[in-house]
Amino acid sequence: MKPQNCDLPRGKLAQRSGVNAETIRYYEKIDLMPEPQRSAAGYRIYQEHHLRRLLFIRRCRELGFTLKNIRDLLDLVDGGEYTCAEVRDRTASHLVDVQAKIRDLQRMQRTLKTMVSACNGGLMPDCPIIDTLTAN
Amino acid sequence: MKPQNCDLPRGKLAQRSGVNAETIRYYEKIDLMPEPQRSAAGYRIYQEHHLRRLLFIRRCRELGFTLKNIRDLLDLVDGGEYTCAEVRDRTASHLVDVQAKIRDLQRMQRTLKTMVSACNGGLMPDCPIIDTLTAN
DNA sequence: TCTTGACACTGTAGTTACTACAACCTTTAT
DNA sequence: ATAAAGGTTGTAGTAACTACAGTGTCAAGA
Repeated sequence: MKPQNCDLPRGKLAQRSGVNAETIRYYEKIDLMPEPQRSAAGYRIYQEHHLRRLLFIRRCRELGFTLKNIRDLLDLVDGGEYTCAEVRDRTASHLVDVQAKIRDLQRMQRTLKTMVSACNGGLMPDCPIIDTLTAN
Repeated sequence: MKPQNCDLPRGKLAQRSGVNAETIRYYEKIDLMPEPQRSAAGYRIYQEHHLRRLLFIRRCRELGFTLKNIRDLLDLVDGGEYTCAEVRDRTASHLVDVQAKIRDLQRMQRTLKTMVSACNGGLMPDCPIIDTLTAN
């Protein structure tokens, strides 16, 4: 089931991950992505694990996490010297964040669904989008 | 049930909305927030509806929407000249986005929960955070 | 084999979305 | 009355990209 041992150049990695090629270089510069191997001519050569890491970063960004948040999560993966209690605490706090985001999105989802179906009828109700996320 | 007809200065609005006071000014500059009334001395005076709009913007940002996305959604509220079909299409496309985000977050939630409980036992499993969001 | 077009390399400059600061003015609290 | 707190503006700095200029490499076709 392993998707081959790829050897991707930067452009291909960009394409497959949906992350801009320049952004990949930027992530490398700020140490969010590890330096890949280089070909004889100095070209970056990426592997499967780079792709997975990049996809993870992209999704996290799309979900509103900052690079700092992501670095924090990835540090757990990269296996620094963390005690179990530290890992549990960081993870638990991210979990609280994630659950709050899910609630907000579900609220928004309900509103948008209502709007779509109200609109099908040919008339818009007094547009309630804003109300969606303003409640605590 | 209406929370009084407030008259908030910028600092209070910042405090209640959780949006930085300078950011409020920035949103005004880029026409994401409407220009509020001014006091005789030139101080901005905000109303309840400004607070609601700002809360909406903040939440959307935290959920990974760009200002462009948000402007797009708010345009629906602000009632430009959109046909019903346009409104339905824009709304439906946002809905697809939102649902994808929810799925991603739920996947992440499951992983984080697993990690927290695995960690309770005193040993970390082979940290699977990245796998969470890398599947299509 | 030569060449041409696509892609890679680096450094640097520009964009988006804030965030902070300086210099000044107003309101509130003692 | 006056000091502290908070408002005003314009401008400059930061985070997270994104694009570009100038150069080098590689693969495919004439």
